[in-house]
Amino acid sequence: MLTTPGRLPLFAAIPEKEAALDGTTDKKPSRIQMRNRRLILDAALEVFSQHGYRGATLDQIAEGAGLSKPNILYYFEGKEEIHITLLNQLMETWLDPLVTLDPDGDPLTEILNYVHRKLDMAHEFPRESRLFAGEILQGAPRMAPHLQAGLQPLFDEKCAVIGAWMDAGHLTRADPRHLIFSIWATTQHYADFAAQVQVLLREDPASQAGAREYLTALFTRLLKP
Amino acid sequence: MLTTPGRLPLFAAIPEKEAALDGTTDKKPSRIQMRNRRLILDAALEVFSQHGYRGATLDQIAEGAGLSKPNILYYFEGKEEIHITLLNQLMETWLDPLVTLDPDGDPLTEILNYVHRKLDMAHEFPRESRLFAGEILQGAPRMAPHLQAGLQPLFDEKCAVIGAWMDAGHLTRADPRHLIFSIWATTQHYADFAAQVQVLLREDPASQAGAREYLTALFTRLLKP
DNA sequence: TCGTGCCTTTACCAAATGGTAAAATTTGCA
DNA sequence: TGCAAATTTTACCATTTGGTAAAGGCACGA
Repeated sequence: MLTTPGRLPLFAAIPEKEAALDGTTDKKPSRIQMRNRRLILDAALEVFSQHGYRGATLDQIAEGAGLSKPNILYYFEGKEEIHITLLNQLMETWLDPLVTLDPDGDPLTEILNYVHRKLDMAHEFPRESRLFAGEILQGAPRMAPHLQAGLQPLFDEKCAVIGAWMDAGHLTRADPRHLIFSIWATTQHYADFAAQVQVLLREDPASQAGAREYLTALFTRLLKP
Repeated sequence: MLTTPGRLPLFAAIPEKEAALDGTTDKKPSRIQMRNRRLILDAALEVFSQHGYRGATLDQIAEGAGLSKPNILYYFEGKEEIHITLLNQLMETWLDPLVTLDPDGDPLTEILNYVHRKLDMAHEFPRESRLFAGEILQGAPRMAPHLQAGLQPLFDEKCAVIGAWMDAGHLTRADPRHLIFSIWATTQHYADFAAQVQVLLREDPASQAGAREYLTALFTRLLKP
């Protein structure tokens, strides 16, 4: 049981409606704005994660949010802005476990903690995982800059950390880049391919425990010197 | 270098235009039918794998195939039939490596061979991998029966084989179901998340070799007694 | 109480989309 | 070669989709 937030922080920098000429920032959003933007983004997450960008419709989002379509467009400039907003918010949450990986901690513990946090996130936020997966699957048309600017430096940094651990003999040598890929792949698999996993794994409740145990063993045996 | 076919068998049971009243089967398809159906399915694979079912359009498929839209509909009853045909064909190819897993072979060799074949397929048929991934991601609306009828028995059977190997002490004990999941996840990751992998892994050509080496080590250390 | 600014609805629209009808063309073969 | 069957094109259509205009409702401070 890790300290995962009860809910994703489903709103970030609010809007950017057009900064006033003199640079005055927008007024703080009203309570109603907060509520409706959140309703919209939550409905949009559901729809986008299930149908992909092009397959999602504003009508579906509107219905899911319990608002009219023009009302949706009162809060967002268009379909694309909603999608991008979701992706921006997601990025932060998604990267957090990797950010947390501590160079001064015990190497194996740190890695296993990372695995566990990713697995917990897959179980807690499957829609977010699928939204991300769908975007990458389609070639990351709206996220390439984020990957380049946000993910890549972090990825390189943490690869260096892991590499240093291996150099110091604290972990068995293995390519840190592929190690991270395999952690992402195995943990997110339970969210992204849930439809398949559910068919093949009849037991529902204990499945999380089984996955956790298995992945712990997998990465422990790989890395323990 | 495994024996992967140079191309997917991109056509299966041809059509089922409506069996004649007396049960006579349809005549064998003309050369032109073969060519055009293949053109259409190939274009459709590209479009569906990139945009998902709802995001794909017949116009895109038609353009990709170099045919007019009504001409497409001369060969297929509609968008859905094209999609289903692709999925049907894919299933066979996709399951093949698992079918091949030999209960009488050397356990570790068999598993590693399976890993390598799956990895090769991810590199050779990334579009097929993404088509499959997209379908599952969206909840397998058009493939649930296939999963249930085709995949599940095979999955259970091979889990039993692997379990028996472990019982006999030929492999370290681990949950065979999660083992298979992790093989699928790690290998398909290179196709499904190629957009991300490419950004993070600057070296293109040798990446396949790196993945292969890493995954070999990962599963060897997990399973070698 | 009134009005002002925020919010919501009604009524649209142009483009895109899956699909059809039927005429025109090409193909294969007797 | 001639002609029936197979194939392709042209011209449509109804629905859906993202988006807009503008009128109405609502809340709340003066």
